[in-house]
Amino acid sequence: MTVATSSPAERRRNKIRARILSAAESVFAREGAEGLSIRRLAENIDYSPAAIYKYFSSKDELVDELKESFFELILQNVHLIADRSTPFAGRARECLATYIRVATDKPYHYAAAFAGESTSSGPVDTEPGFEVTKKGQAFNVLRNMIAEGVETGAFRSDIDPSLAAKSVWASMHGLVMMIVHIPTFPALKSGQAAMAREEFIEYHADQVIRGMEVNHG
Amino acid sequence: MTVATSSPAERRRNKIRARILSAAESVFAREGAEGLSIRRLAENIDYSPAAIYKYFSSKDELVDELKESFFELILQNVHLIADRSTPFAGRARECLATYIRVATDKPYHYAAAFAGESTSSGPVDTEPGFEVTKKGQAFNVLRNMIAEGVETGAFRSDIDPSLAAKSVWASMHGLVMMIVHIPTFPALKSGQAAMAREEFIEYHADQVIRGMEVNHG
DNA sequence: ATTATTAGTGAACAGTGTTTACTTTCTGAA
DNA sequence: TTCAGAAAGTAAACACTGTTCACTAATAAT
Repeated sequence: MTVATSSPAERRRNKIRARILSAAESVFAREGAEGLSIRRLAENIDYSPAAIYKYFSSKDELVDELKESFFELILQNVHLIADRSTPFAGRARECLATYIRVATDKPYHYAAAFAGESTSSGPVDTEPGFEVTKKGQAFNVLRNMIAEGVETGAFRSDIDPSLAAKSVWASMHGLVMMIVHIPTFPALKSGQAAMAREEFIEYHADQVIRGMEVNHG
Repeated sequence: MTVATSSPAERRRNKIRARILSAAESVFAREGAEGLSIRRLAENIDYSPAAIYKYFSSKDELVDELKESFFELILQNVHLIADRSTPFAGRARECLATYIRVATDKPYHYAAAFAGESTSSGPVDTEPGFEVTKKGQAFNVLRNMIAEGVETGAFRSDIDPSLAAKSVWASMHGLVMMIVHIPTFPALKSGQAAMAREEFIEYHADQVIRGMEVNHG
């Protein structure tokens, strides 16, 4: 095969495709999937609505690309923390907190990345595609980190990393969704405690990790 | 004021209103908010689409009622467990597990109950409406239970119930959303462990509670 | 019995994603 | 360079959506 298949036509095509995605990205970040209409998008890039269908077979497919590249952003950020050779305690917590921070930074992206799962192609369970998914990779980072914690004796020895990773992931996912859906979340009325978001993210990550730590009372 | 204001006309009106809600409920439970169209609904109950607007000012308002009465169902079930005078350990876990079980029983309801929050009336933060909300009441049950745990010495004494309740709620919310969005959730490919949903719910609730327990090593 | 209120409707408005038939533009080979 | 064929781009329509408006029919109140 040829080294780099890129005819001038093909490059121009990719450029326009990228321009569509870029325009879609900025609208989607601000207003989500419902605010992003094909007609509005077409107007933004000075094309007819039908033209977009020469580059994307459906709106869903277009949005899917936005979601995937967003989860790559999460993955990159988490990787940055996970790979750093710093003390395990603290690193683990920062890893979880980073996931939440980056995720809540683009609420619509994160919510959409999970919302369209059940109907569209499900990258879960035994389907072989999962580990290739950015989401799947992020999960693996988490599982490996927990495994490290068990091996080094920071976490209880009876913990199954694959199982615990799912539980921890769910807990992280929960806080993200709370913040996404209820923008003022950490500050519920409930009595005295109204904590800043940043602080609360750390608090939550801490509590989740404590659930795995060995009892050193 | 009169004791019970119910003219025959008014009763007939409420009956039709209930019939609309009932028809909406069954469609919504199966297909969610997007599957529930005013036209379809109108056809189901043999009215014109416009007629529905004599009973509900918008589709959102109609769906809001479905969501609220659903969260009342959750609240009732959780109350049933929380009030029972059984040993605290176990009761706390069952309380969390029940929330997840009932919530995942009607995935569309639960997801919608949180999805529409940011734009519509926000029952959060210092807004005084929150504690009247079913959601707010459910939160209070959780907070009180944690407070009980701290008082009885089951949980660490440095735990602020209001704060911890938010963290725990987020963790519960997370697993529900995971199951809702990824129907096969607990069983990801990831190595050996593929646990049944029921088992995993208990496992998760357990891990979350462990994060609050006092170290008795 | 007459008036006023409410229940109910058909048709339209302004949107949406998508498809189809059509024209224009560009590319690759004779 | 010419010419067939593919690709890019479009206007118009289809089948939906939630919602509103002017209107009629039925009911309740005076």
